[in-house]
Amino acid sequence: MRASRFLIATLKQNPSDAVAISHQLMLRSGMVRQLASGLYTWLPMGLRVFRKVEAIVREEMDRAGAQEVLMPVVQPAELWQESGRWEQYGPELLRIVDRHDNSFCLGPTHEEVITDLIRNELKSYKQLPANFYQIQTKFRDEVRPRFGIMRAREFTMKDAYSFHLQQSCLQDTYDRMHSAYCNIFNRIGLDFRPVLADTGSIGGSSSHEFHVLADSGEDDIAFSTASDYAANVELAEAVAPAHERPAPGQEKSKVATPGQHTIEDVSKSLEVSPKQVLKTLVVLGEADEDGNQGLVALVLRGDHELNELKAEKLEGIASPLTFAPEAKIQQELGCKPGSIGPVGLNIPVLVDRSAAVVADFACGANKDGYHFTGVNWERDLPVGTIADLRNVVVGDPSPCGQGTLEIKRGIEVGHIFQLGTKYSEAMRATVLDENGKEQVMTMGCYGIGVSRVVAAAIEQNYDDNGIIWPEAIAPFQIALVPINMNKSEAVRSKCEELYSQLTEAGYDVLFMDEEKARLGVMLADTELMGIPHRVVVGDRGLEAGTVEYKGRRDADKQEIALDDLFTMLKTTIN
RNA sequence: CGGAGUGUAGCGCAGCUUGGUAGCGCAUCUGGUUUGGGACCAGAGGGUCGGGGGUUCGAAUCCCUCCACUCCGACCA
Repeated sequence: MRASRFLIATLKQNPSDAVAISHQLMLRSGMVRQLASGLYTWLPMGLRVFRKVEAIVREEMDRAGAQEVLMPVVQPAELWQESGRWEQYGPELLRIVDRHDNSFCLGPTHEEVITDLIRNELKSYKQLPANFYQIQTKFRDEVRPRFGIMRAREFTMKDAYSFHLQQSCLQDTYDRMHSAYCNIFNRIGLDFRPVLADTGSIGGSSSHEFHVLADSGEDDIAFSTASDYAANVELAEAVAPAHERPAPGQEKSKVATPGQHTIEDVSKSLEVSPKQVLKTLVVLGEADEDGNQGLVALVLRGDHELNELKAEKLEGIASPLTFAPEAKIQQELGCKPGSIGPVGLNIPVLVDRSAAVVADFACGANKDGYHFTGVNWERDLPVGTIADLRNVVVGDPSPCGQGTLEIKRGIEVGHIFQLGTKYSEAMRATVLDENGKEQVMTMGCYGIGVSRVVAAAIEQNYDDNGIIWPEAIAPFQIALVPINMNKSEAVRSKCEELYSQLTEAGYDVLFMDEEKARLGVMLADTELMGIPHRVVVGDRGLEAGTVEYKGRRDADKQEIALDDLFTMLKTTIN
């Protein structure tokens, strides 16, 4: 492609609205433009990247045996009423009315449409399993669109839906999708992790999110240093400590700690590590028949954080997790929240696994202004119920048994899960089995945020000069930059020659052929746009029979003999 | 939806307190000089000052109102 015939819409200044790196760089490099909140136009440069991601996704889906379809963005309300989601979905679902006063919505996802299609088209178990996918624009009226393309309202998603009779069959397709996703993100060249995810309200037995690791990610991902294990921190199990609780070494005593309510205060004034201080959080219990809710105490090590998701799943604890109001604590326990401890508490006490193996600990004395020190489980109080209550921290042993945990931020770019029969049941999607009996199909569903992948790739690959595209999705592979082409016939003809040779050899080349472009501007632009390889041609080099090459990540440029250029590119690219 | 903020040329901003018919840098166009990392000189074009209403002889500026966008929070198959 010749730059003179291609929209290079780079910006010198950063648009003031953009906060996220990918948002800034996509605007500056001329990949996208904002039309309205959460709505973006893809410019030619950005679209090339988008299409490359799309192509990889399509190839791998096809290879994994899925069939492509294309379903409408606009969907009739009836289908959503049938599945029950017309009521459930809330304002994120953009509803519209046509001229005949019929209700529709803009599809945020396509379970209803595909289920409707399949119930009409598939009649026999012999047609199963089946897996259909589409790459389509979706619309979610996000409360707050942000980070540019990362969380836009209109976005492009690849979603696939599979249909089965047996769970084992669903599992099989699920596994196949899992490995297809790994292939996709590997091919794109991203540092990612498939992580165990919460199946949430959807239910089902298994769910994985695919996260691109990047500091700007919105989720915390815990993963093993020694195995493939990775899980959302929300879900990662904090395994029981391997060591036994040490024997008591101190006597229990009550000390005055006036005005000290936080772990930090207490550990400082008592001169003990926060690990030796136990904190006690009080939450509401499950309501009894009369709707009364008691209190439940949760005991954690001072340096640990409560995992609310884990806690609310435990028996006897209200879901959603609700912290007890201060007045209720005062009334029932006789002290403020900052002075509570497990000693002598007359409400159910749940103790975190790690907290249960601490000896000689400090804790609140259930009396304002006092703490106990030298407290020991069993000697001074019963251990109560032990449970996994906390978020894992860096260095925890991995639940898989190998290595320790590391935690990084992740951007969710894919999600696969087993839907079960939620939609097929509600919408009566059935086929006849071997015995001629009607059976509800069980479903799986598998999404990839195509547009988000583009943004995530930038969040993971950039420097001060701009984007550093992974080879496989770069808008162009090679930038061909002439120096003083309008003055030097030698440069011009060599560039033209190289341009056609490189193009012929199958490379995506951007020839910076603007007559009046200055070198500095061209170099800065090609770096901003993230083109992985750069070949600069000038008189000085040509006289010596060389051109200059620099990889986007390289610190220095190098002189390459013209004769060696193609062999060198061949070994460098791919 | 709660809190905060911003709307002035394509982009980044000043002007608003104290009303007097709009300015700077970049970009664009023309001519010239330059040219190995974001050139220089001279000239030119481009603005219903987010919309509506009000106060005033006069409003970018003061008042009312609506809208859009951004950030923080809540939310997020």
